[in-house]
Amino acid sequence: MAVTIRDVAKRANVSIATVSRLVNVTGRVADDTALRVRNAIAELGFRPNALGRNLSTSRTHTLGVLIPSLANPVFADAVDGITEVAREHGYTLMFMSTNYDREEEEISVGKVLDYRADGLILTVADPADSRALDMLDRFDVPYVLVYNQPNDARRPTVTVDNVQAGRDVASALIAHGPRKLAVVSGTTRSSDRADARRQGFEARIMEQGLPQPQTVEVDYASMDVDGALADLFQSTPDIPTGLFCTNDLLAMTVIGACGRIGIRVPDDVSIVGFDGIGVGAQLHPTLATVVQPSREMGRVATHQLLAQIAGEAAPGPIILPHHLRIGESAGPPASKAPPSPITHQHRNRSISK
Amino acid sequence: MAVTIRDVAKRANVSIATVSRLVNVTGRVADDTALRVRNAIAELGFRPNALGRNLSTSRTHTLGVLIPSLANPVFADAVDGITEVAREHGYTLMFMSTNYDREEEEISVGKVLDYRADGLILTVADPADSRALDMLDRFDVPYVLVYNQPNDARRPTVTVDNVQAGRDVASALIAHGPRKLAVVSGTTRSSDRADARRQGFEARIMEQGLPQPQTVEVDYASMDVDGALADLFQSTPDIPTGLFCTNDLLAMTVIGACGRIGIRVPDDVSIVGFDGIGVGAQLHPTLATVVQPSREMGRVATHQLLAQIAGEAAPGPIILPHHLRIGESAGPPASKAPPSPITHQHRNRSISK
DNA sequence: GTGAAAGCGCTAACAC
DNA sequence: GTGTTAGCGCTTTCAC
Repeated sequence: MAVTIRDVAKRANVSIATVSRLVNVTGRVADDTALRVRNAIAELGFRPNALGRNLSTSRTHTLGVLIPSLANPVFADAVDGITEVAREHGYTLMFMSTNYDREEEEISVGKVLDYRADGLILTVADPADSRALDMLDRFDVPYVLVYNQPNDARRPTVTVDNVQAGRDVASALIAHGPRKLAVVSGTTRSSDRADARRQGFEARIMEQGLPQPQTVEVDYASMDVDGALADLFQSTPDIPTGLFCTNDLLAMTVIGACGRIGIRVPDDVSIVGFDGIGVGAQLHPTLATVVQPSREMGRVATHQLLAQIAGEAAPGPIILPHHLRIGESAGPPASKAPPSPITHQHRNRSISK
Repeated sequence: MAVTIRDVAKRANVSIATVSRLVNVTGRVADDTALRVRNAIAELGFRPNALGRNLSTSRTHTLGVLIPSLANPVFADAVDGITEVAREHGYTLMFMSTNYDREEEEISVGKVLDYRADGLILTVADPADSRALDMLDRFDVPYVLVYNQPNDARRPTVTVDNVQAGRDVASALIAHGPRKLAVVSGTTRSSDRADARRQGFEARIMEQGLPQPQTVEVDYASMDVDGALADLFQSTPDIPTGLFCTNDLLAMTVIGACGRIGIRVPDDVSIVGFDGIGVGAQLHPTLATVVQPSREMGRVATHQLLAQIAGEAAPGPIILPHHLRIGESAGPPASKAPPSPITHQHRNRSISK
């Protein structure tokens, strides 16, 4: 057995209460006593058992983190931000990923409940219809959503304005020339934000009097885009000249697939992604995209979660600014495009209930 | 307060022992009793408190994961593999990253000890001199190293043959023409494997009677390569024509920096990286690299750790096969290069003590 | 089959 | 300042 507080107490000739007080700085201890206890701790190599403490205090100083997949750097970046803030505050992370599987969401949230994490930062497939979120509400566990599209003003959600960002993409694509647009989206079922982006994109296009863009869905988990591209470039009478892919990973895969079937980017088709993952800027052609402040989203979400744990009321959605990063995949700007609205930054607009 | 086993017992008119037996299938319970208990559980929404159970059994079904950074996809991929296997076996993950800081290694291992994780999968700066590893040994916590260079045959380590891989890179570079070679390495202090790769690389070069390559070190955490490149391309009389970067992220950064200072890749200099991160193949020029089976390494490490936890003896190093992936950044093959030793695969060679 | 009771390692009143 | 003691929620003998 490992060394316990009892062993330390015995060795220092004090009660376990005194040891506890010293370790947790939760009461005064005479200097000479403190010295004896410290020595005992050092000699025995005592490390307080967090299980005992957690059980006793019903606080674990553990935050759950539940994301779809680490394979997408956008989530890895957010987790990096979460890790940073959690560490600063002495919190530990319980990490889980769903691989875009809704059942896994429930299972993982179950674990968060069982292990009594103090709170959870998560991205779900669809917050409007999520048993995982229902569980959290029912068991009254604090949580903060990240990336998800806010559907309920009372739900703490750190994200960007996906609808507006979708509009921005449409504007940019149109400014670059293409008029026949299409969307390659993640399955609506597994990504509410993909859907919001698409909606904004479509709305802007309709406003411009252009025909409604065709949409094809791709499963994020498998990233099987070949069928989707076939639909777009073969069976359609109007072959699209501009493509909005609802995330960068998808855009990269699409660009690769286009290359294989002889469609040139951006000569034959302009492509814009979403997320702003770091490597996008190093691709060829460089990837045009909407940059989300992922690391910062992770940080803000963590701060917000800690505030809730500390007793503050849950805020509504917190919308962080996004911006367009125009890369070569969007093609050259059309001649009569306006001078330079190419980089477009939104103000930090925080919507509270 | 949450629902406890006591509440369930009361409601079902049984003792808490019976509830425990039913929940854990650890003893027989009469059918009708079982029914009553099950109903009580459902009605109350009871979820067994893992803290209580863990304290009582001194098993947490939690594995620690400690890596340098999630910003490098090579680690994210490994974590994905770990997550997969951990989930299959009902284990939970405690995630930590060090950002290449050795002090963080100790702090994180301390947390692993405090929380009584059943074991730990980790990558350290240098296993030959690691207080983090010492702590694990002293407290007798099972662990498996990943990516690290085995320095002690008794240490469970899942990795590739970094030295041989370094040799392979040298051979490939030479076959592609360059004769003036150099290494851009992570700081030896923060990456033992970078050092092993460099050693293999140098050894091969010396064998060929070529001059010893110059080596410049770059801090992985900051990735500040500009100074390193200046050293290489300005102050040297012999400007290198072939560069081995000890990881892909570094190689990508170097390629970017080369572009900015007017050095063309691969026309002026051939570049080979290490890791085989997925995006490498989509860069321009595509990145030549040594592919490590990261996901699989994560999986194997987890299986190995679980075996240790189950009581099996710790194995020695487990070496997984790597292979070269020649990309455009290595330049066109020299005319008199041998026909096709371009892809080079090693057999799975497991070294046991 | 089932229950009573003794822990697991710790914290937090409460007394002195 | 320090010690005693009653839990925190669970598992696990040991009787019956």
